[in-house]
Amino acid sequence: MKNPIPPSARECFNDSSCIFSHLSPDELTMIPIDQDPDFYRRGSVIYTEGSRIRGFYCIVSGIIKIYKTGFDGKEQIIRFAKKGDIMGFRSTITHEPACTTAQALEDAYIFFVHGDLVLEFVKENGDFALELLQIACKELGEANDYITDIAQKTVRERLAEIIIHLLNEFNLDQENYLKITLTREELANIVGTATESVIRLLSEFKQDGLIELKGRKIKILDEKTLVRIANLNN
Amino acid sequence: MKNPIPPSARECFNDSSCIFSHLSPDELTMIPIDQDPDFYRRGSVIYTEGSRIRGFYCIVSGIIKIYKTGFDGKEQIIRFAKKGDIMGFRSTITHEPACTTAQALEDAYIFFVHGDLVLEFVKENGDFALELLQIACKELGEANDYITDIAQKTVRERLAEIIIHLLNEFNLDQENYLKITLTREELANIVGTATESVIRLLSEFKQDGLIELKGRKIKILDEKTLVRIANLNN
DNA sequence: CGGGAGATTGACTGATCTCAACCCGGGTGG
DNA sequence: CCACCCGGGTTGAGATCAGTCAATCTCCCG
Repeated sequence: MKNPIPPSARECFNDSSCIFSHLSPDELTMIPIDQDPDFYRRGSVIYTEGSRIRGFYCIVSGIIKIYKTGFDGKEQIIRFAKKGDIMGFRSTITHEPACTTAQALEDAYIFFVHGDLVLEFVKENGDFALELLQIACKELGEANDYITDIAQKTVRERLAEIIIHLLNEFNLDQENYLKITLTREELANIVGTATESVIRLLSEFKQDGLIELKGRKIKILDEKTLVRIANLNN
Repeated sequence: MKNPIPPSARECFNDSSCIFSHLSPDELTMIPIDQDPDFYRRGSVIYTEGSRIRGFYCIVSGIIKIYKTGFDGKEQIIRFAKKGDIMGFRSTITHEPACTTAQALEDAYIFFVHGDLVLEFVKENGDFALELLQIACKELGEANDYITDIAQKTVRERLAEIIIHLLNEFNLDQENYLKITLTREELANIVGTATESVIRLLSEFKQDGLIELKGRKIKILDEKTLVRIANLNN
């Protein structure tokens, strides 16, 4: 095992970006927060579309891809989750089976909080409820944008947009490459296109001096032009 | 004015499908519920993308289309709202400007509830908060489905799906036509395609005996085949 | 009767998808 | 140590779905 020292969930829960930072000290004691989070090796699945979810998964470290499987088995990546994000709240709240699958893109530590506990927090702690509502509403707004983009923009525009989006969400590593690395197929499954189209467009962007490619790593050379190609207003 | 007797908001608020039915009697008294709801003539806009929203709009009667305007000015219809539904909660909760425009498809009565009040209910009334969360989560699940559909299905499949969806959401009138009537352009703006494509596919469906058309009204003759065309699992 | 919005149809175009071949690097087993 | 395999990445050619443009039609309304 690569990482013999699991990161602390407590530290994660204290960060203001984490929903659980809005719990009262009393409420926090109800969570076995000093237990180690669960470890998921790169590639392993946290939960599967159609399964019952019994609580919140809070990401302590790592990156998770969350996707739906379409009619013909093709993945559609809906979003990514990273440190401080929660997964599975939709199903927990609605008591429906999961509508997505969550899979670790890199080794990850995830802390599970039981649903009964969460529902109690929602009912008893207005701040927590409001915070959770805000998370849901934020995702909803993003989903609406996504719908409009996929419906109206060309593949080229969407790919440029996704690159910018990944930059904003995951930033750069020490060498100025995007910190998240995806296969061409995964990129295609975000953009909603064929793998070959992504490959062709990426090399086009490279030709035009907008990006640099090193295997799966992407370096952004000309953010401004990418933004223009993407027709981003925001 | 067509309808001289505005429908009662109180009646709407009592219906269990309405979020405000989860308020306590005390809380209900904080809302001027016996005032007449606002009237919006067919075609008029309730709020516009980018504007500040100061509370919840609760539909008492009528049908509203909620859409985003894409880069080139093309509408993308995100959803419809009808009696008992609420609009504007995303912006109210997140304090962001509206990300959609809401426009009345038919004459409508809408009751406005001030945001401060709603936020107070969320904080003080756990059931209300949970109910609101469920609404947001339901929409989120639908949005995710929508994303996958638009990204992966053909226009033909999506059009069939939308017809079935409109059937489930709005049912039939006395003559077995879909109760909601949309222009071809609006249909195109749901499906995410060109008006002409919708027209061609509709007449194809008609040729194949799946639907019957009478102006803007659509009668479904062969739901089963439409469902099959749409590749619906649910 | 004229005007305008929406609906329809045809012809054309082109962005993307599909299919198929091939490459490349890493890991494995003999 | 080498041949092989396999997953991902690339490239090319051809097919096609669906978008655009333009002309025409049909109502409906003032």
